[in-house]
Amino acid sequence: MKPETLSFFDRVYEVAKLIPYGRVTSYGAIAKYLGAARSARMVGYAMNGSSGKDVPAHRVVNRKGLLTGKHHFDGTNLMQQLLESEGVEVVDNQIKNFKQVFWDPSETL
DNA sequence: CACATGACGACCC
DNA sequence: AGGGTCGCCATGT
Repeated sequence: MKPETLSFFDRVYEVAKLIPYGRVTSYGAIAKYLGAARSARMVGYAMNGSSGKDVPAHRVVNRKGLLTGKHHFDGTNLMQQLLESEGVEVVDNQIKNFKQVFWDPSETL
């Protein structure tokens, strides 16, 4: 493991950590915030390495508010459990009122 | 060392 | 308006 691996990857972690409680954001939003709107894929991939970090990956969903990454968690509906635990309504792996709970990093500016 | 895959999103036809 | 393809960068095989 080379900590020298400075890149979007690490940036994603920092942004993800900034996600407030009871809120969610999308991979593309983070990528765009970093200046790489087309690197949404990297954001999701970065979450893969989020294990062991303080990155609340469960608060990061795709543009549709769909829990696409739930498959990567330990349990099948662990991700949904965490979100609901924070007050986020999730139906059929999709966040309800996504627009309301959606948090944009640009908003923090 | 080179090729294939991956938690998405935008652009092109 | 709908469907298909490319991009992005790092990791794994």
